[in-house]
Amino acid sequence: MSLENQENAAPAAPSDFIRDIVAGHIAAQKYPRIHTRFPPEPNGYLHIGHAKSICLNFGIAREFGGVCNLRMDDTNPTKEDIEYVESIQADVNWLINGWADDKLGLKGKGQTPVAQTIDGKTDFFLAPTAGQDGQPFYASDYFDQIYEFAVELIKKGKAFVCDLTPDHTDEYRRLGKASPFRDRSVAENLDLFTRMKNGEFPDGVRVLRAKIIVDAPNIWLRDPLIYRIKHADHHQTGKKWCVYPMYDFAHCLSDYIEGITHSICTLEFEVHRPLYDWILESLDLPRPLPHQYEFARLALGYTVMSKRKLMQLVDEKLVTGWDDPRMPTISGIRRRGVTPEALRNFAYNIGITKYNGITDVSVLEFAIREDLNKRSLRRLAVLRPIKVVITNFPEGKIEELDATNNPEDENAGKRKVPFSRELYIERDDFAEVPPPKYFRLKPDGEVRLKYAYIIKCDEVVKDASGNITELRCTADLESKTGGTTSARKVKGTIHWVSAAHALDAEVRLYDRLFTVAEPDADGDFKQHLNPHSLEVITAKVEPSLKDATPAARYQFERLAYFALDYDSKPNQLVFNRTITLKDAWAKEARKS
RNA sequence: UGCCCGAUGGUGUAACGGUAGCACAACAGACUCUGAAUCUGUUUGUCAUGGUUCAAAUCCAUGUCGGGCAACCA
Repeated sequence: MSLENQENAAPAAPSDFIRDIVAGHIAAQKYPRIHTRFPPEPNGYLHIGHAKSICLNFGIAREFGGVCNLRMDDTNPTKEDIEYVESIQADVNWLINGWADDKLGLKGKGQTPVAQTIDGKTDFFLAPTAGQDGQPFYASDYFDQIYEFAVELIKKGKAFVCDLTPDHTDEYRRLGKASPFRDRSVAENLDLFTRMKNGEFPDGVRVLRAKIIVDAPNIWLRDPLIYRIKHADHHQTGKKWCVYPMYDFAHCLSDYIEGITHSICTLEFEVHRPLYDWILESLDLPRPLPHQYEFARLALGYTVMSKRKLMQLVDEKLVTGWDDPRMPTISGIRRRGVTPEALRNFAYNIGITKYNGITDVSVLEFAIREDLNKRSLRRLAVLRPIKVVITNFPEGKIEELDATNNPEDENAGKRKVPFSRELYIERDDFAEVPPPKYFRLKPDGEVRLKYAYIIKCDEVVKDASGNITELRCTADLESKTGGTTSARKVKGTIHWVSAAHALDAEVRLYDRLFTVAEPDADGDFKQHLNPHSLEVITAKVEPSLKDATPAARYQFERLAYFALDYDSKPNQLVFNRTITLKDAWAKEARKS
């Protein structure tokens, strides 16, 4: 490959408004190191929208010589679970492996923030360590420090314990009225907050609130809640706490503790940014403060993205689980057979903006096909078989024909495919009454059997009810690759398998989960579920597929891309259809 | 309703006061032992109205439309 070609082949470095900001900070040497983070709440499985965020945060770390921490944002024990923690780790690792895994910031086993004094101020810091036993960061690792920061805020007269009921709190905030408890003394606040921590009060009777501006135009500045009482076991900290910090309080401080420079989140947090800044600024912290930047979350056509809705699909058994190949979850997409490279290319292609649009699924599908076309091993498989007998081919004779594994990759080599007198071809590849421009097999018509002979259909055999049971054909025995008539032009080439040699395989044909582009546009997304989103069939596949591996990707020629499912067993193959090949004929056929 | 944010072909994005470009999709054709891939070509766009300027997608004003927030969720 020439140098010029290499340059052309190298994908342009992504550019967007956030990377522009980071690049500006690099140029100005604002930070010694760029540090981002990916902070999911472990209350569900990661989906393709998270993939966009992962690619952004790790991509920035990658492009600017930084680090990206994986952090569980686990401040609400009643909604979170260890199952989600584990799936999140697996999904992130899968997506960044070989690409940005060396940028993944983890913490050493059992590590907690280090208390230090800088300029006479107490400070907490936890640096990432790239170690073998590295594990994710957890906001819950900082509960002690976050509690200390809350006490500090009280001492500064910037937070107070409020006894208003939830309803009254809402009402006062809506009206911009000060809580009657707003002017409690520091001593009383300290005492009450300590007793909250000690579990002296039941859930909901008191909260800690930041004292900011009771009638600020931005609701999030109207003395927002920063701590609530929850007598709940936490998946990481167990029974240690009965007060938990709210997102706004925990998040900015977690960012600070980890030395995050760029805290990137989605648009709905834009109005929280003044609070993010207020908390950090109010604490008089000695190190540089992180800053929050927001971008538009991903919306994709023909699917739903909210964790609530995805959980509904799982809970109501509308899909088989979080990793059902029809789900837009990372685990579902992975199980379907999509590679991390394809997902990353997709994320790159859609860009980063503040505009809330709906990305067409065709953009995802293109990324998947582009990737699979380059890497997949070609195989012959017949999904809906119809028997073909080559009447001039000797009974019992078996020929081993050469077949190309991947025309896009010479190194993939060749394999042998057995050919014999009785074959299966695709039912769709024969038409007794062919539509216009049909150039597959038809009565008295010729077609090329891929890698084998040109055959002609002489006779259509039917059963009593008129169903076609068999096609009797003759082959041009000189037309095989290398043969004297091999160069003969026949318009159609079709795939086939030898009946005696073919293996049965379960094939799961997946289609989009919803029938409309915007399933949740009218409120009831479930009424738009696609009843044909999964069809399970038994296909006839070429014998070499008995050695199929989960890591490989296959293209069943002229049909679609497939990947081995984890339900597959040595003598019981199960393939998932990742995505069909583009089908220009389907379009043509629709016209007439 | 209040506050915040946004608006460029069908869709997603670029252009950072100076030729509106890219990708997907669509359409037409070439090639083809995959109706795939590849290649060639085509169609379609700056929300509106004013203003600033030699020059506006870009700056300003107003309006319109869309999204978000107003949880003891994140």
